[in-house]
Amino acid sequence: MTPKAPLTRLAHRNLPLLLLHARESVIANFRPILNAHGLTEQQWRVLRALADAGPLEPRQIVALCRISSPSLAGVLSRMDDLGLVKRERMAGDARRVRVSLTAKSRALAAKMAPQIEATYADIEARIGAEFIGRFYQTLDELIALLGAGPPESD
Amino acid sequence: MTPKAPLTRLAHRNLPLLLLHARESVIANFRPILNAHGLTEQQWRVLRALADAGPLEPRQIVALCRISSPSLAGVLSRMDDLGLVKRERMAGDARRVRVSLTAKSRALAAKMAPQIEATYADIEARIGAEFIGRFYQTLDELIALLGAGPPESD
DNA sequence: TCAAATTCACTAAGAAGTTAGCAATGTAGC
DNA sequence: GCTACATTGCTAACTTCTTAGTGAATTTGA
Repeated sequence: MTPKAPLTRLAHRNLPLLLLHARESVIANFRPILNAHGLTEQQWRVLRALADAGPLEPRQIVALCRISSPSLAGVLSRMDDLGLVKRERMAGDARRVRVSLTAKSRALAAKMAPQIEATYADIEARIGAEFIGRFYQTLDELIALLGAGPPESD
Repeated sequence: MTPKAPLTRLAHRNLPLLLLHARESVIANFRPILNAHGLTEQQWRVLRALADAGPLEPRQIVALCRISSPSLAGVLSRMDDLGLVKRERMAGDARRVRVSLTAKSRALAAKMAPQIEATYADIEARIGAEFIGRFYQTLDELIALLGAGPPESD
């Protein structure tokens, strides 16, 4: 048989892939709740950010929810159509926008919160509260250490 | 002023969001390399899986690369167009497909591998080899513990 | 004061993610 | 044989992500 070119094997495991896998393992626990309430993952992230922090501007949501600006435009537009958020131009600076929740979405958040919390409790029960505590800490540390991002070339 | 409905605050931090943030922090280091070679993140994941393991079937790639079956169909189709993979029906079972690398993609993998490894070395230098070792272990543990997924309701 | 630079949100186009569902093939049971 | 079931890969429709780039509003600097 024809000898194949040798396979290229990398020494390091694929870390982004491992993080993706971990994230999927976690989010799989929440997805049924989101689906049951007709929310996408991103819509919930925005909803929760606004519920936690009050009205925000798009660029603040971008930073808090790790959603790119172009994606957020669509997400907010659809949430607006669904009556989940209200958008208004700001008085002092016409470029800026103020995004806030509606009565409907506040009620939805209040209804979902206990279910989300119960799921966290369930996760803690399965993997250990101590483990999860250390994990939060490790992630924070990693983000802080890599926070500067790759050596920018400009 | 009108008293607003109280904000709904959750006790637990948003873990999927934290994992997303961590993943972004890591992948930001690799993205320039992928872009320089005209590969998307998913294409690289598939390319690396095939380089590591040899020819695979779509459902094996789905499992290894954490790409959903419908997404993979498109990814493989585009990679095929680019001459990065070869797809062929299997003899014994006409439902199954065998995906393998091409000379072109094998050469690409060989060329990218050192740059990817150098980036891992750089990350280790910044956050500590010991830290990253523990991190891999923690992620493996989390995935194993949550692996079964949420209590399936069927 | 007026032009240049910056900021902000957004659009455009293509790739990828999700859920739902389908056609073809293969297997098991009768 | 032949029908019921399972498996495999895929399409369809819609949402989101990425990169690139635009228009309007604001700030800076000469």
